[in-house]
Amino acid sequence: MTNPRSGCPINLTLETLGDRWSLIVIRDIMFGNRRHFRELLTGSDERIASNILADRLKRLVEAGLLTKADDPTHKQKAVYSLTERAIDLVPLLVQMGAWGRRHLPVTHEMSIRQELLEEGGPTLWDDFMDELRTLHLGAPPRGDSASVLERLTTAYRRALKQK
Amino acid sequence: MTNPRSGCPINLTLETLGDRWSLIVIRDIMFGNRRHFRELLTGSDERIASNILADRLKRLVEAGLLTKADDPTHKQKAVYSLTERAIDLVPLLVQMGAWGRRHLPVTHEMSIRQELLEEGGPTLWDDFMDELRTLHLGAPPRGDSASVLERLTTAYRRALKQK
DNA sequence: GCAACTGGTTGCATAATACAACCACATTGG
DNA sequence: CCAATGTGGTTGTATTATGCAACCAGTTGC
Repeated sequence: MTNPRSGCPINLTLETLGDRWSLIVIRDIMFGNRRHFRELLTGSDERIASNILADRLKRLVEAGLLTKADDPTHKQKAVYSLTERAIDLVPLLVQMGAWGRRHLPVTHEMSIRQELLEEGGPTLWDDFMDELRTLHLGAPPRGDSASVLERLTTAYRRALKQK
Repeated sequence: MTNPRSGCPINLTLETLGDRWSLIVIRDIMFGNRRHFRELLTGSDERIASNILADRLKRLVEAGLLTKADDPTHKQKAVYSLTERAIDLVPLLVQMGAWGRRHLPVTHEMSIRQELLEEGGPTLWDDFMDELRTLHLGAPPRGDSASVLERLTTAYRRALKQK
């Protein structure tokens, strides 16, 4: 953002993340733990195009929301990680999901994780954020009882099977 | 949204509001109490183009976020009002502003209202939402001590003068 | 009668997005 | 060694969205 339209917090957030794909990419890295290009390209229902994905990853790295690193297991593989700035989007993403669940035609299986996050409230969000810090920033694990991400993923997979 | 890309709550919210202008329009109606086309066109720093504004107003009405009504004082005037669905965006907008304030180069005078909303917490948001309901939906006033919108506006004007 | 105000529309240029095909290099299995 | 598959993308083209400036017809106040 070289020339922001204004210094309003809402506007600046919109200029950074206000498009149809950026938050989808972050959602998939955050909740799906997809760390590679191909996983992000083929993993989700929304079917992002490869050039758009490449562009968004580049922009998000430039905006300080992601970092890109080499994967030691494969010379061509790149690993994308969330930064603290992106982890700090958790409450915003939860609110987005909550509003969507209240007002838009969501499907059950895509809402189950959202439902759990809403029920858990800010305490659970904080646990989740801490977990993301160990997963993406290499922070020391806080030795929590059960992984939030695992709980979300298990519930999601169960809902998928029921379908 | 005739063909949603997926039934994910976050995605559906993004398909509804994920562009650079929709939430700016809602922000101005909500926090600036701008109810007419011209007020929305010329009132804010971001300088929206008239065709974009017209298009967004139309879409937001279609999406059930705004209603359009005739203004009795002027045959050509249209009054735009928030629906319950839009009022329900308050927590999301607060989170957006909070994130922007933490991570982006916001200006003081455009952050002051955001700051007050963050300090006030969910209790204040609820008061504000109730106030919006009386203002936009004609709900009976809840007889609150001081209008939240007034408090926000006063603080904003004071910050503007100091500049 | 006329200037200012009302909510827009129109035309054109540029930018973003979508879709499909393609690519060079790396790794794996036989 | 070789072929199949996996890797992160790029390229080309078509469509759609956005941005900008000019314009417009009806309404109101004086």
